[in-house]
Amino acid sequence: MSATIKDVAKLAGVSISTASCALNEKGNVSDQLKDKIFKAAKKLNYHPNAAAKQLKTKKTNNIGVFIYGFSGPVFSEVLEGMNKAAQEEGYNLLVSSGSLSEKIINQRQIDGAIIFDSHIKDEVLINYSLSNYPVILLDRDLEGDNISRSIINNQEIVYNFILQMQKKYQKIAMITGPNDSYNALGRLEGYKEALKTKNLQPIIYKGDFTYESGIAIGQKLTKEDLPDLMFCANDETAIGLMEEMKKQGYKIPEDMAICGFDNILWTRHVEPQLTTIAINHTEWGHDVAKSLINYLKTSKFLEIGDPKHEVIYRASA
Amino acid sequence: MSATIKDVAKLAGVSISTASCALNEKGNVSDQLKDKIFKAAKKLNYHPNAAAKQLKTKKTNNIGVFIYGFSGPVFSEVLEGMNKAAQEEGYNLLVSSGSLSEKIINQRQIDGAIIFDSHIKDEVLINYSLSNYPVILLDRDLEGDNISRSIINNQEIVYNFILQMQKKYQKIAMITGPNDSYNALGRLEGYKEALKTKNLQPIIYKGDFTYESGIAIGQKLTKEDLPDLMFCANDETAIGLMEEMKKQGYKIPEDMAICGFDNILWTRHVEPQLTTIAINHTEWGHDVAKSLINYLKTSKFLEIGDPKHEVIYRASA
DNA sequence: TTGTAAGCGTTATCAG
DNA sequence: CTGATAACGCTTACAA
Repeated sequence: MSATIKDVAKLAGVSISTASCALNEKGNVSDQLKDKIFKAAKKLNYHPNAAAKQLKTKKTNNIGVFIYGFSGPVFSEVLEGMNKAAQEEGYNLLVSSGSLSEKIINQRQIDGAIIFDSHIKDEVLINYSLSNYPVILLDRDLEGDNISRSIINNQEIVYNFILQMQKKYQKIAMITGPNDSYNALGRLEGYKEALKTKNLQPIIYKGDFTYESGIAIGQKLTKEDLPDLMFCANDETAIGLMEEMKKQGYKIPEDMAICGFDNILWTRHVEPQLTTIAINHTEWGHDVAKSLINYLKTSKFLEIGDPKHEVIYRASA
Repeated sequence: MSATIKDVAKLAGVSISTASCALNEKGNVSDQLKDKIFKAAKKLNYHPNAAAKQLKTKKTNNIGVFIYGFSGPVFSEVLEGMNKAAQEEGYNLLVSSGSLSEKIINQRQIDGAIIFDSHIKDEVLINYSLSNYPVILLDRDLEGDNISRSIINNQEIVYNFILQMQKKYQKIAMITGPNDSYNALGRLEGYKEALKTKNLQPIIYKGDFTYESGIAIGQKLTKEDLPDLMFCANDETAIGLMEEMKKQGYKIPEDMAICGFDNILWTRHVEPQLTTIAINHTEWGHDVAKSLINYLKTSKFLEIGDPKHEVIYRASA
C-alpha cells in the first residue's frame, strides 16, 4: 500500500491538516515544520491519491479527447499538439474512441472535453456543458453556453486557392472525395463557389481519396477532357492521377497541371513534386487544448485562431 | 450539479445502500424496489461519480498507456488496438507522453500501465509494480513480479527472412537505419546473424530510414558493388533506392532486387511493387491490452504471442 | 429484504 | 501557527 497523508503527518509528528497545508503550499506553516513534513513525504514516497483529491476538489485534472478512430495522420498530429499543451499546463489527456466515450463524460471523469467524433450524442454534450463543464467541438456544430467550436475551413481555403490558380489556369476541374467526409465536402464547396464567382461551370469527377481512384479517372480522361488544372481533393488521388497520366505519355504540368491537398510525405517524392495545401494539425490541436484549459482556469475560452494552412507550390502546378 | 445516489434514494423512497445495491445489481433488492430505483436514476440522469467510486473500490477502470510521441503510424496502430481491447472490457485509456507520465503512475490514477516509452524511470515502474499494479513493457527490458514484456522480435524476423532469401539470392547487402532506433538495430543484428550462419561477409550501408538516404546510397553504388539483393531497414529507404536505380537505368529486380520493412501504403504504388515485411501493430496492441486487463481481473497476465508478421512477396524481390 | 453506519484519502473550516 | 472535525459520494459489512 502506498503511504497516505496520515502516514506523513504521523512521521513528521504533526496533524493531518498541517501536513496537507504544507504539501499544498497553502496557509501558514512554519518553515521548520514544512521541512520536516517534506522530508517525511519523501521518505515514505508519498504521492497524493488522485481519487480522493478529485472527490474533494471536484477537479480531475484530466481533459477528455474523444476521437472517432486512431488511424490516419490527422489524429496523431492533433493528439500530439494537445498532449503538448496539456503537459505545459499540468493536465492529463484521457483519450477515448468509441462506445465508452459517453460514459466517461457522464461520470465526470474529466474537467472538460474536446470532441472530434460525430458519434457522441448532442444530448450528452449539452447535459455535460449544462453542469458547467467546457466543451470544444472540432469540425462539428452545436451551440451552447460552455461550448466552443473550431473547424478546418476547407471551403474558404479552397475557395481562395482556386481563385489564385485561376489567374494562371483557365479550365479547372476537380476530383472530389467521398460524400461522407467532412473535409471532402468542404473542399468541393470551395471549388464550386470559386468557379461560380468567376461565372464558370464546375467540372467534377467523383473520387474516393484513394490512389486507385486517381488512376481510374486518369484512364477515363480523353485528350479533349483535359483541364488546364486538375485540383484533387487529396494528395493520394492526385498522385494516382499523375502516375497514370505520365504512363499515358502526358507531360505534367504542360499538358495538365495537378494539385492535391494534405501535403503527405509522398508529395515530395513524385516527379514532378506535387503542389498541395498543408494544414498544421499539431498546432491546431495545441491551440484547441490551450483554449479549453484556459477555460478551466478562468471560465473563458481562449480564442482559437483558424487552423493554419499553407499552399505549397511545387512543380506540378 | 449532477444527481448523487442520495438524490436517487430519496426520490425512490429507499435508503442509500439499497439504491447502491440495486444500481450495482448486487445483493438482494426486490424487483419492485429495483424498478423504482432505476426509474428514479433515469429521471435524475444519475451517473455514479467516478472519483468517489474509485476512492472506495480502489479501482479506477483506467489503464495508462505511456508512449514516447504520437507521430508515426506505429503508435496510432498500437493505440487503435489497445482502445479496441479496452472498450471490449470496459476500461478507459489514459494516454500520456512526456513529463506527466510519471505523475500519473505515482498518483495511482490507473489500475495498470503499458509502457512504450524508454524515458520513464525503472524506479517508478518498480515502485508501482511493487504496490501490486501490473505493468507491461513494450520493446524494453525490466524484470519484476507484476511486470510482463512484449517485444517486436526484429532480429528473429529478419534472420529467418534473410535465410529464406538466401535460397534465391547469393550476395545480399543491407542498408541500416539510425543507431538509436530499437527497430533498426534489431533488423541489423538479424541480417548479420543470418549471413554468419551461412559463413558470408555482411555488406552494410548506413542509412537513416529516409527516402533521401536510399537515393544517396543508390548514387554511390557502382556496377561492381551491386548485390543480388538489397535488404533495406525500412520501406522509405527501399523506395528511395529503387527510384534512384531506375533513374540510372537499372532493372529491378533483374539487376538488383530490393526489399524493405514495414509495408507502408506506398509499397504498392511503386513499380515494381516492393517486397516487404508487415507487422500487425493493431493486433499487437490489442493483445497487449487484453493481457493487462486479464491481470486486473485474475491476477495473471494472459500470454502475449509474438507480434504477428508477414512477409509480403511482390515483384521487387 | 432493507437500512444504519463506518470508512476510503483528501481538503477546508474554524476553534484553540 | 496548528489541530480537530466535517464533508465529498460511494460501497459494504452488519444489524434490524
